[in-house]
Amino acid sequence: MGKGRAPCCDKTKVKRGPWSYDEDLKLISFINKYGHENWRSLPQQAGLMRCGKSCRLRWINYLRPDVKRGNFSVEEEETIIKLHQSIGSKWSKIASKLPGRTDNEIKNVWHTHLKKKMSSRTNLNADDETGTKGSLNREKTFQESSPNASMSFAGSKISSKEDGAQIGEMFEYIEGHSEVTRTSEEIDKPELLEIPFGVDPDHIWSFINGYDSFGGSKISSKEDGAQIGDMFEYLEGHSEVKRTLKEVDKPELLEIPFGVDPDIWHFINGYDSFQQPENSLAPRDHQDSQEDEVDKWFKYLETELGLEENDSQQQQQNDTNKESSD
DNA sequence: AAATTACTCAACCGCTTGTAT
DNA sequence: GATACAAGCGGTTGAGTAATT
Repeated sequence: MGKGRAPCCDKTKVKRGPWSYDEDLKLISFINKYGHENWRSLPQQAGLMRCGKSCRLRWINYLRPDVKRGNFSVEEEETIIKLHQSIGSKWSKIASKLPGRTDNEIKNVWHTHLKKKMSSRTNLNADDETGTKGSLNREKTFQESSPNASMSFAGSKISSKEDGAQIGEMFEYIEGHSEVTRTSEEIDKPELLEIPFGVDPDHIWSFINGYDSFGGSKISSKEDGAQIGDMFEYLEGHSEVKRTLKEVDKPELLEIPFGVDPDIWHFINGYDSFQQPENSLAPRDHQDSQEDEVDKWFKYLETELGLEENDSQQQQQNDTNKESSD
């Protein structure tokens, strides 16, 4: 045998690049029937012109039934950050602590969001220490420290100015009737009003007008969100808002754009509803039979891969052909 | 509307590790 | 213990897309 490592496959004879629906289906149905005891021989047995490594990667990172898709929750992100701090870039180890997440996905999230988030946190702390309080990077800090909220916000297609107008007007009203000063003027996003993220509702209240009687626990649930909703409704109905903004220079700030959807409370609460897309492979009811699970999974895959539509199109085509031949 | 820039993420590459012989 | 092979792992790339100019 020659020097060096033998290549895993003949690269001139294997297909590379993105996987087609057909290839995905072949791989899925093969593994579903026979499993994946030997990745090297699998492509040939499954009728795929792919390298075994490529098949393994495709299965593990994308086609596996227990792969969790969709945005990472704040909890998941925090877990990644903590684990990365303690064990470094051991992505598979980190992935083992996050059920349904792949090392590849975690690695991507780290490089695209969390790394920046960490550096901005560091910058923020450094700024705080020097007394500048990081005001220049507020908008950036929010986007990076709450990518989930940010993504969900974008994903929810908040575009209706009519919907947001009420809240926008409310904020304008608050500003016009109180001593609230927009620190966002410090940055180049004057349309943003800053609200501390994760503070007590009464702190938020203080933030806006110092209203004292709005007590309560930490914002951690939709109920809390609703409570805050009531608070804003109250605000709209009152004409004497004369309190001072106190909490502006808190380290964690959530910036709420004007024109935001009234569903702002989900925004504040981390958008639970968006973390688990309707068609995602959410943790399943243990009472479901395995067979049902497989069926569901295939249905899901068909939908995801657009095969359902293709099937119906094909059926339609068949019907048309049948009609014309008749 | 077009061009440019930034971002995301699936996929690839090559090295390391584990296991069978 | 040495060797060969398969799987696992982490770094990197590049195509596609979104955002910005």
